[in-house]
Amino acid sequence: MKAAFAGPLERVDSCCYRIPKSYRADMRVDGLIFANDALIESVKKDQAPDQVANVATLPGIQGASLAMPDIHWGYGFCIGGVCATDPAEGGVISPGGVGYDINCGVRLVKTNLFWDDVKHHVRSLVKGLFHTIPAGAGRGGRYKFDAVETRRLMAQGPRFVIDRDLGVPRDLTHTEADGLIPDGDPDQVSDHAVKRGAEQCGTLGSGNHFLEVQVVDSVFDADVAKAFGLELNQVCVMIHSGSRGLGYQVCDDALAAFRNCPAKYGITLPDRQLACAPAESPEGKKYIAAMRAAANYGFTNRQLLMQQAREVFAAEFGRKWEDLGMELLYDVAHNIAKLEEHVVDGKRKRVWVHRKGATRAFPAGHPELPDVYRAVGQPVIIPGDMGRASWVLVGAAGSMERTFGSTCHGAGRAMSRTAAKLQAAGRRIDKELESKGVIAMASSRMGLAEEQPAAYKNVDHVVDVVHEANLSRKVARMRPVGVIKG
DNA sequence: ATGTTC
Repeated sequence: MKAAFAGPLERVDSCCYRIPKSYRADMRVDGLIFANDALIESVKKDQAPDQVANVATLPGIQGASLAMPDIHWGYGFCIGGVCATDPAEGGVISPGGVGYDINCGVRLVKTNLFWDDVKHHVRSLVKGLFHTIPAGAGRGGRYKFDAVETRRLMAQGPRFVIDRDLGVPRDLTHTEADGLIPDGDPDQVSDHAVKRGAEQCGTLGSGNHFLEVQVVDSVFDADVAKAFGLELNQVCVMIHSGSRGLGYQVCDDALAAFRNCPAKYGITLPDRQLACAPAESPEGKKYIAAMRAAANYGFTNRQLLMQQAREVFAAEFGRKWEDLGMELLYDVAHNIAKLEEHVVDGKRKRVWVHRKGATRAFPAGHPELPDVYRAVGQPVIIPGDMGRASWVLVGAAGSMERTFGSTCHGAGRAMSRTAAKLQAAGRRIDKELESKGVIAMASSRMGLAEEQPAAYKNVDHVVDVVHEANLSRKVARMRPVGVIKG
């Protein structure tokens, strides 16, 4: 067990705590952790708050070093962290602030089916999904691309596969950034990374990645739910995956390339894992170009996962996926750094917003939102755990005022993987889930143990905080009925 | 998260 946080946590309001910059001489800004009085107790138990303070020392950081209520310890930066840096003030870019899984994210696919239509098909659907969609570490899939095609895929994003009839053009407008982060450069991605990615597009991966069949079990905002096309008892498919070995390798390559940057650019770091370079330095620019290309691979991976799920549903119900209403609600990235315009201390600035386990949550009216959602706000997709719930929220105005347009990304771990495995010894997690009405298939028993519901905080409590803080508002709660995992 | 310690 890691040591508990020993520094000050001042209560700002009912859903926010502050680590004042006076805590340490090297902090340039405050740390702010969004949590209520109950959640902050679990937050204090590990060193994630120390990581929030560490991030507050980075050159060019703006506003505050931020953390969402699903905060937990990660590589250098905590997971659930948000940090914005101004390149005009020597602001840095840091691979640890994005995460190893570049453009890990989640998409929600709607259907026109209801629970009564699906309840006798769940076991068959889960089997079909499990045998169609490759899952597990290192697994390749049915879509194989050579190096040239993989680089083209990174330059074009999901459009590359949609042009090959693996989806439809309207999938793009329902993906963050229209499924294409501009100015990605596949030539900045190493041959090694490309090779790892060439066979893995359209595969789920392992760890917390999943594909779930879910049912809308509560609607909290009827108007927004209607605008999103969601209603009570409707069946949806949620997909959580990232950029697989390709993104991992891009991160690893960048960490190696950044090793001497702190000395070269005169940056003092409290933790070597915060390796970073000025965003406008040659090293910074190279990572940004490669990270953007890897992000486009991540969107494409989820596009191919969705397409396979559409095929499985079509086969199960003997109807085309279009006739089953399998439309994409939205796809969001929760591990990424993006250049965005924000108002800081009354001044409009272009800043590098690092979201590591945090979701963009732009409110109604934001110019970057697609036409379909500009009047209502961005759909925010929040995966929970495989036994309890996941959520659809909508971006709210408070995010622009307090968190650089960001909200939480999930439930957040409450138990280490090791602790979860110990807890699961002698138990059958799949049987326990089945007794609660969830059919789960996983390629690894151990994986299922590490991901058991009790390993996570209750996502409802996390969502309560971001709702109350007005970072994003509750729209609908989904309960899982079928799960496939790596 | 990850060819889960190239």
